[in-house]
Amino acid sequence: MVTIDDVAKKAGVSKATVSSVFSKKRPISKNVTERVLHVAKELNYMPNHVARSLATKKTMIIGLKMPMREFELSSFENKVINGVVTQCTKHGYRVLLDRINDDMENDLMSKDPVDGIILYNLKNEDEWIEQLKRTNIPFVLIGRPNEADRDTKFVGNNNVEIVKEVVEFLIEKGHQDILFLNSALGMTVTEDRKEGLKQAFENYSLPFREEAIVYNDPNKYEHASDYGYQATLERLESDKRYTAIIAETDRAAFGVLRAVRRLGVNIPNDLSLVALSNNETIASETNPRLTGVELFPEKLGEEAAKIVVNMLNNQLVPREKIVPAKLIERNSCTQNQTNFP
Amino acid sequence: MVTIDDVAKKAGVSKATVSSVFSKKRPISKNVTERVLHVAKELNYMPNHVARSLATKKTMIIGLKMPMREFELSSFENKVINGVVTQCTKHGYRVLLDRINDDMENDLMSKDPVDGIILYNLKNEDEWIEQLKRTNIPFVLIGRPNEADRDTKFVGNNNVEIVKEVVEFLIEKGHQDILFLNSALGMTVTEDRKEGLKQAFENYSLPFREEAIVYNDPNKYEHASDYGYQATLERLESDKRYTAIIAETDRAAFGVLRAVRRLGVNIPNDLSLVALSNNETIASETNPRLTGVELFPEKLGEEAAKIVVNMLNNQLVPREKIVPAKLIERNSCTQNQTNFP
DNA sequence: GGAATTCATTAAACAGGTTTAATGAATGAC
DNA sequence: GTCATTCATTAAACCTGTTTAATGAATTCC
Repeated sequence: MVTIDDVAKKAGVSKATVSSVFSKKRPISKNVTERVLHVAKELNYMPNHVARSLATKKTMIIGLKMPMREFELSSFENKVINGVVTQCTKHGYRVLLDRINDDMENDLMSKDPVDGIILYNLKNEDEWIEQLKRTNIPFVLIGRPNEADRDTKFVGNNNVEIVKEVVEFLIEKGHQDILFLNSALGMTVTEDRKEGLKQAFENYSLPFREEAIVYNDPNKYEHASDYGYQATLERLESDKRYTAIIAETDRAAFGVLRAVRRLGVNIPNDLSLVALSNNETIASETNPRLTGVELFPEKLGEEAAKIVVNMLNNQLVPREKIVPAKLIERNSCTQNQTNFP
Repeated sequence: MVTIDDVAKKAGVSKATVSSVFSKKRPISKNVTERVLHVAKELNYMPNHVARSLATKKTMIIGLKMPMREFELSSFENKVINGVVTQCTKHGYRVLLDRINDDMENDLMSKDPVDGIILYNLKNEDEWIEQLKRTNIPFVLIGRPNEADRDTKFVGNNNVEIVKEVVEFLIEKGHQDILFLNSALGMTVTEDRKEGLKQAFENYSLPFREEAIVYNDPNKYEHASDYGYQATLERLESDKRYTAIIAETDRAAFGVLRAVRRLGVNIPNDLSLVALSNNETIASETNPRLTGVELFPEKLGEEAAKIVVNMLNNQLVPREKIVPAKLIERNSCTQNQTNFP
């Protein structure tokens, strides 16, 4: 492999000079610059990124760690990645995409070749966070950490408010028996969503029923939509009261749609449906068009990237950055008729 | 930052010993191993990935370079990424995701900190390929390169055969006037698809009309579905003969769906529609359910990763690896009625 | 019991850049 | 013409690991 020494020797200058020509950190006379560049092209020389990183203690890479349980990334995760990549690229960083799994075999792992890290993890107790703290590489979370953890920076949606808004939206449409297909236990989102549900019911002085909440079990369902499908079948068959369903994700909502077709239940006439996410392309093509909440996942990714970059520049960053969400009303919800017979 | 020297000193051994303990490349007595590990934990030491890479000339990272014109990654690209990540992870590699754009300002770039590269690029003339050849980092393409380029390895679908099959499928359903919404000019896929169209028509001794092909123009349409929408409106309004449309992607097919709703044309009764991709979740939820071709993008990603890994292990790899595709028939195509009045 | 072999350990060289402090030539000041 | 200043260039140290060749202790062999 051709190194800086080869170029230096052939160009008749020192390696320091060649280094300066490429890094542009020190002025080199036009004459010398040209000679070096010419020799470099001739020899097909390119600076070695790894060696440079070792010397400068910078890699210009940001690590993005995503737990991937399902084989396929959801559209949401996909957009988060895209936001991160877009923003990192804009600031001259590249992204090292790391698929992580929950069963940490990551003990004696080495220190990642990254300047900063974005951890996409929604778990309540996350060993990764502890690990990252030890490396003292700046990092930020997507999704809020444990309440007790006051140091860790994060970006996220206000999930309490979102669910509260959705539930109140349904209550005002006359729905009181709402089946809530929540995400999996052990995640902070799940807690927040439940809290939002509770608050909405309290706000309207309606009884809050724990039994109306189902929790996803990623180990049980291979695809996210299976969760929506199964849960809907099981709950709706045993309990006829529900007039509305809130689904964790659009994927889960598709499962609901499938189940409902099978049960001969009509959306929105017999049942209203809201998804706690919003895949624009899909939601507009389903029948009926799906009401959902736009969480702006690409924005989450972007903000996370911005924060890491700011940390790398030693700027002050807030503990939390909340990305506002937006309820998108389409055709899957209507006024509840059952109360007005 | 705590280094191997600190650990060595405190544990009373040489750095070589500490190195061996962590890299496990040389046996170290149980006593010493324990002492070193203990000190390491005490000092919170982790081997520096960058320094290690410099010494071993290996980063255990594979670069994935994706041109991203649109802000949002398509589900297809998303799946490709996922396939790459999955397979790389399986082989102990991580993925450096690089967003590249066409206007190469990438001249004096440095040599990437990767062991191998996967280039997702479908362009016919691709400067990146030339650049990569100069770095002599092993690389593989997703999508076939220029005909003239016999060295470059690639994985891809057999796009000629795929389109041929789709067109013959439509011809056998009585369709002869097929509007083909092809991908953008200058890409090898686009050429191949056109060739497939041609071959099918020749095979059935039907006249091949260049005018029945539209080419996508990514600069013109912000979203892929706009292409399908606009092109359908324009072509169908000016020319009533078409009884079938083949759309470049499912996104484009959504655009067709939108346009067709506006035109009051019914699918499949008035018009059959096939997408040259297949987003399972979406295709099953549209109305009517969309007939498409499953290209197995995650498989493309996986195979590309496998090939790079094989190259890194100095194994022989074939010039091309073709991933078989599959026509998935749903409800958007029927027998053409117009010929049987 | 001494030579041959095995085994764990280490000193020193190495990977390929950057950076600091020193050098010496060119320019400017008076 | 001499001294001070500026400027481009460089030798050498440094970044943090791995690896080779050498060392010396422990074990095996006859």
